[in-house]
Amino acid sequence: MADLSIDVVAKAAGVHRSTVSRAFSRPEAVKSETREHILRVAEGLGYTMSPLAQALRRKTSTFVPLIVPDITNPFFAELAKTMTQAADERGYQLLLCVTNGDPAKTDGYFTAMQAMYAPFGIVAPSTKVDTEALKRFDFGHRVVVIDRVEGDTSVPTVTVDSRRGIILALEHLRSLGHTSIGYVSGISGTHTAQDRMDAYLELSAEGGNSPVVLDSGSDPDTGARAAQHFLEMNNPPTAIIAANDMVAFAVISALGKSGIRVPEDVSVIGFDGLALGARFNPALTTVRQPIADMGSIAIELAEKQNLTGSVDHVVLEPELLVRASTCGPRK
Amino acid sequence: MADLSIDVVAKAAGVHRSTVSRAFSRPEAVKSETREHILRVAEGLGYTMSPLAQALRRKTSTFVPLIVPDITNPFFAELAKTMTQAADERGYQLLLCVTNGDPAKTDGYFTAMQAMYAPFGIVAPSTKVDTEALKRFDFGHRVVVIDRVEGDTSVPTVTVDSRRGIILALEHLRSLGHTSIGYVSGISGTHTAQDRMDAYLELSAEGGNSPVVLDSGSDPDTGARAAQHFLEMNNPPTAIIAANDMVAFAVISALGKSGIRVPEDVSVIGFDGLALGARFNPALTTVRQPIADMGSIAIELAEKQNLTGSVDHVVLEPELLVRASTCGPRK
DNA sequence: TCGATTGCTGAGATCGGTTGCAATAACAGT
DNA sequence: ACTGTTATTGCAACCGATCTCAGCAATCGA
Repeated sequence: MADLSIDVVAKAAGVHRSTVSRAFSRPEAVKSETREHILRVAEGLGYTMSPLAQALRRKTSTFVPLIVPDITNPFFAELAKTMTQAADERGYQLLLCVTNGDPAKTDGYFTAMQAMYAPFGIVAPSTKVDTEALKRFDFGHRVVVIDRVEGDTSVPTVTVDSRRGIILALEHLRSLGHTSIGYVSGISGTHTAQDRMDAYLELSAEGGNSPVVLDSGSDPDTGARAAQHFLEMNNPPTAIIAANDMVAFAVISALGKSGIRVPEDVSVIGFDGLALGARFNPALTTVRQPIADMGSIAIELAEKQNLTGSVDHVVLEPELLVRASTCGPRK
Repeated sequence: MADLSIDVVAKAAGVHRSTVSRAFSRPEAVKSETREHILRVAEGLGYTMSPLAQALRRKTSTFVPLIVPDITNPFFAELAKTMTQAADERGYQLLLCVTNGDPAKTDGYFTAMQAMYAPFGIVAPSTKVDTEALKRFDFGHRVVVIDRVEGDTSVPTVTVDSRRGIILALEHLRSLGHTSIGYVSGISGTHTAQDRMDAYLELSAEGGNSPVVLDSGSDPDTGARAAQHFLEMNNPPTAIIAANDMVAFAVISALGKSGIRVPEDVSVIGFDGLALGARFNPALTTVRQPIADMGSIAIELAEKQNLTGSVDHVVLEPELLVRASTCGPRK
């Protein structure tokens, strides 16, 4: 089991190491008998190539970093899960990098990944992406962002149509009979959050009911504050749209603490479509983002940019996922 | 910004590359003026050493794999989060490896990590650890397991005292006045799950009330089945202990679907202490595992084993976290 | 039959560092 | 001033692959 290098295999197979190398990485360049013999010998020895040495020499590796702010957030966790899959289907190995929102860490990961000869990376930010900062790094030119990027179309992105999602939520709620629909914002600073909020503001007004933003904070207490606000209103809305599932959870939890029941007393709809939502109490009605698709498309875009230099922007369609947290307003 | 190798820095500083190397990795071996000069030059150029090249030559790296079955499970996510932190405080870089419960993938990660010259690794399994399989790999000898390992004390472990946790839960519930306390198992096959269940069975009987295992499945539907079972009983328990928080969520959700309210109709207590529990509806009372401690201790044990060969087994104490999902039984 | 292709394989430099060993400089002690 | 240490630095081999360039044999056309 000890130190298996390419030379060992070469000796065992009676060929030169360059032939072994070719047998693995450029099979058509080796006579098939030779190749098969080498592969057999290698197999027998339990030999695998050193990704380190390969990366060093080739100046390119198969490590693909996925940079997320917080793996504890189920959205990013699901993204990570589906992307790992998508990545190794394409022969890459996903490296999960967690920044905790610290830009310094992000920079650190960038240089590290550069040093690891990662061919490209995926960034799923919690705040607006500073594309200028991105481009200070060579590596920043080989990145795709999961979210929109302000005023700069030179970096590939994949996003979900936020406006469409809000439309789905509003339509659902209205079809249930709601006319007074409140909103709780998610982490501000993100484009998606901003888009959702803007869409709500605009579409809500269009629909004839005046927008009620219960809270627009970005911290973990948003849900609690929104609930507080709700309780203090004379005429609280009969339904609430939460900018994302986690906020929806928090709102429902805080509301429940004060005896307000969902959906009996107020309907709540989330945005994300987390698997976790199915186990919530009540199971959360939500606008589902196609997280798996986002992941695989992000990788495709990255690959494509890397090969052809093309910079694409893909916008995906969300869909309504009706579970148990919404119903008609009480009379 | 282009190709910065050690030779570039050496030339710029007017020294040999070995001196530059030493200036970074063995500072005391270089005259301090020289070293400072080199460091200054390197800094100016924006140079960092290639971890790849270092690992290749040294035959040891700072990559530490954390192998988990499912990052979507908040327990593992929290573990990953705290461990990333703990790891880079000690100069390691945590590499998250997700197996989705596939043993083949686990094997794959092992050989990959071996090839990356990882000094050691951490395994947080969902099922029993096959130590024999572990030891087929060189790398398997440099691993610490977060969970107990059956009959084999040759691999370091860090665990939480399951029995103690169950005691805390039972005590809490009993002090609230409950005498009929049911149980819902988590993923079977894990030691922790088995331990918790055994502890429940034994201690429940000791306490005078007969054990009621609502479900002992291992799939995502455990919660629903448990709820079903609960509903069909003539004399359902007034409180339920769930083997872990996720199951508790599912049980409460399923119960809620049938109009059973927590804690008014039945108290539920979880096991894990996930941050997410605070946002559940109702906020989940639970037995908290010191996840952060588990993570940093795991790394310490790994380091220690690596240095001294010592194989330690650390057992941590859980603590009760009272939130809103438990109260006295209704009269 | 002979030079020109074509197909395979071997040599050896190289990727970016590390490290044992040799060489030189600096410093003590007498 | 001279020798014995000790502190620094340079040299060059090496880690495990890749890849360009040559060499050699087999094949092909005339």
